[in-house]
Amino acid sequence: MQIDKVYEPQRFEPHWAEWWVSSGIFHAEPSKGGKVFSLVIPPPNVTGSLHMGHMLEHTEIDVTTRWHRMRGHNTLWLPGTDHAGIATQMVVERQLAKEGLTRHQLGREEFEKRVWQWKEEYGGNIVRQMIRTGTSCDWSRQRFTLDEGLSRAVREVFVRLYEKGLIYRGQYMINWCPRCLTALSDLEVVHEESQGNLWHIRYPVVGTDRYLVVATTRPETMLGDTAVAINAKDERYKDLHGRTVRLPLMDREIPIILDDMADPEFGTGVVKVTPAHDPNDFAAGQRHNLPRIEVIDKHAKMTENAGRFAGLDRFDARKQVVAALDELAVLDKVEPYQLNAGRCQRCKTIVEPLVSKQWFVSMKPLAQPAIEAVESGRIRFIPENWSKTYFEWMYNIRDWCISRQLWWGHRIPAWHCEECDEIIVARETPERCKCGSTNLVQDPDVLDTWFSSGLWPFSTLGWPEKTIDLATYYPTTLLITGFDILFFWVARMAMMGLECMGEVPFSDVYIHGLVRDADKQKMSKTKGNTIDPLVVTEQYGTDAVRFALLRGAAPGTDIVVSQDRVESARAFANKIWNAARFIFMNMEKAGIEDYDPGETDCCMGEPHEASLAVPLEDRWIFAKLNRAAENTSRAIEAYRYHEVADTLYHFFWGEFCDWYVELKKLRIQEFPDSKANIRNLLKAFEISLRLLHPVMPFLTEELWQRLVRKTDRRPASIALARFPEYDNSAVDFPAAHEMSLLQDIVTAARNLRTDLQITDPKQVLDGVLYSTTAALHVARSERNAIERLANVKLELREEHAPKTEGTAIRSTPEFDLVLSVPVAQADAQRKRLQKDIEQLEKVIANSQRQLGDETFINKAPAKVVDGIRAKLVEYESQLGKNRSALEGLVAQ
RNA sequence: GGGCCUGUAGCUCAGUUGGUUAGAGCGCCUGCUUGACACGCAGGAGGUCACAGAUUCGAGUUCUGUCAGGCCCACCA
Repeated sequence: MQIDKVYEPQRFEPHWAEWWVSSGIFHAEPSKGGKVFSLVIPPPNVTGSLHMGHMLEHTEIDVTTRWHRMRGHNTLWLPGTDHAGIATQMVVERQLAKEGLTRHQLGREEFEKRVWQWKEEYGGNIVRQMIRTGTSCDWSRQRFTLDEGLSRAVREVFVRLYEKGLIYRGQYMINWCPRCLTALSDLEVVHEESQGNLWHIRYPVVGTDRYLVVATTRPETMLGDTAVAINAKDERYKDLHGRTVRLPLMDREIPIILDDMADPEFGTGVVKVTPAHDPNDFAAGQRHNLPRIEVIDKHAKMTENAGRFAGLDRFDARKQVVAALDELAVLDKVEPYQLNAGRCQRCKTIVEPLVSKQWFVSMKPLAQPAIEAVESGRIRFIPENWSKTYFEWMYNIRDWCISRQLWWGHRIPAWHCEECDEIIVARETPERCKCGSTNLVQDPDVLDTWFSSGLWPFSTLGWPEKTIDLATYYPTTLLITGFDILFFWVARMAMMGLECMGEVPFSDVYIHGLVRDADKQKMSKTKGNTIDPLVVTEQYGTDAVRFALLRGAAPGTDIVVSQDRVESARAFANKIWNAARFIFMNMEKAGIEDYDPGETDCCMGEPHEASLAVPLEDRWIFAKLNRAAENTSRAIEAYRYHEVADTLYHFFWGEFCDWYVELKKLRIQEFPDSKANIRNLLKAFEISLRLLHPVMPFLTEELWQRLVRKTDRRPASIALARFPEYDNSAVDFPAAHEMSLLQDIVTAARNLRTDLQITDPKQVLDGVLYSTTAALHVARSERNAIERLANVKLELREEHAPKTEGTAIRSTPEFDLVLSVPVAQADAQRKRLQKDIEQLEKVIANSQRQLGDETFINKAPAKVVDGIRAKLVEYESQLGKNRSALEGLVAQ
């Protein structure tokens, strides 16, 4: 049995990554029965490549999924990708542009072909990256939001909602991106503050010599004004009601209306009304039946209605309108103003509110059940406070504009009759209209990409067919995702799931944090501070990257990744690797080929049952394994991934390597022929590998495959082996106690050596251990181990240390350790004692103060009071010992 | 304008229901090429838990306020 001297994950990770897929070990089988754990991946965009956010998300999902699988649950992690409407269309358009082509030149059909081509060629990129990073998905069930089955689900939902009256079509004001040339939903508009102006313009009141001053941030829209509004309660303008104003530049007479939209407190209290270009004004226009004059078109250019400004870009028009107003001397004043412009999420172009005929989903009826699902706890957010954000959005929900003027996406299943204007919404292409005409044209628009994403948890499982998958794996158990798509995706899945399936799509929603760089900056391509997970994976290994991410992944906090964190995680992986090397080396020496776990592969209690015949370190490590298994499981269940990482790190490094392996070395020297000794070591290591597997899948698979004998009983992969479970019978308190005494004695001796400035670790010191407690028995039975670990030669005495005895003393409640040294290092020792004494005096004073407090004694639970009493006795005894030692030193 | 989160060691963060000398990783200091590992071993220094009050026998932990950051939502021209 040989393994490479250096931990080089690059040498084995790709192999296991491929094998995990080709062997099909992650394939879910509905007929397996038993407890189900199912989860759908938040489908990454096909255009995407894996970034740290994905890596974190996938790692958290993978840890949880592997853990469930190892516990024997019927486990499904369903993977797939999203067609990502605008994003993908943009990518392909850019590619076309390089060839000097536009999509319009190509035509719709050709263009769609090109996008599919692109998808076949490059769309698999992110999937390959996921496979390389070891995500344990069931790749046989991989889905794409635009594939046949999902498209059918989309049509089905659309038709059903339409028939229920929850989808409607109409002329409303929507967000329009003049670059993408499509409508956008409110969520796809991001608001950014920028510095602008507030222009005050005088509108002369017809038939008087007065004028009204309106304030606007967008003077170019005044060309489309069809009224000015004042508040009925505003005394200043009361008498003007019923009159009209003359619109400058356009020379149009428009009415003065009364409306609450005008706030007497704000500006001049007069608002210009442009029903065609502002959402507020649109509503006011409807209230007052005002005409809508469109002065800006879909390209954000001024229309013919803009008179002499026609053809200008909206921003040029703004400048020219202002100049013209200035010339007319109707510009009252200009003041700087902070404005909040909406921009297209994808291309950052300032969106233009336009009136347009679009398809909408009526959201209020869908929101209600989704609200109740969270209120009743059928859906649970972790961390919990995300439910507040969810509620806030749900309560104020507005209808969803779902039609997009794009070519890449789910074509809206509606056909327009060219003869009679009838609209036919149908699952399959209709042949003829009610009127008998066969002249039917399908609606050219496609659906918002999030429409199909909203169906993901059931569409991927075969809905609307009644499949076994659907029956088995819906509702899914858990969703792990980022807060940035809480509304886009999570909320809509909740609504669609409840509407179409009558049941929540998932019961737990774990919202992970944001990945940040070493300077706590959000990672973004534009900032150039991204760390490519594939690059660090190649450099340090997937396991190290996973571990580094998990260590910082406390719920509700952001996750910082940096080179040194990954390095530290790699050091841990390396530690495991080297422990394996030690173990393999000893197997070889003992002539043991491999490890045969025997009948049971998850038994933790066996070595303990053999009781005192079993070496202390074995009894202890199985007890510790037991505890680590318990803590790991509990942390995974609670999505406390940082605790998972921490538990494993401290168990394996601090307990397994630092103490267990060190003691085993001595034991092997002592009993070179004992195979039982090695077997316990192997057993403990094998269990540790299983414990580590969900977090560090590659490394553990590599070692486990080499270590564990291939038998009929043995699963093909460690991923299918049992996760170590907490075993009550393996709780070994005596072993834990004895071991901690051993550790205390060794540590005391090491501390003393440092105090005494014994720099040569090989120098053996003589010493005496005084104890009247269990420490003496441990020292007796484990004398060799203690002496070797601390490099001392001990005499054991069952008595308290005499006051006069030596100066190099370390005292604990259990024992006093005195080392004799040729040359006394009085200074260092004195400093140490003084520091200890100070510290003890402080805690003693504190304990005494508490115990002297009548109310404390009466009110605090007896357990706490007794605890402090007991501690006080210990402190005082230690203080006494330290003081006499210090006196001894001074006397010297 | 509304809502949410954060402030603990030089840095990045843990700290479950208030209870017994506040922890980790990285960095720093000292000493060690110890037959698994220098990606290592053994020791060590470093904190009035942002500030001010309140509740309590007892507060890093609960409440209020202040200050400082960050995020989300919103049609005030």
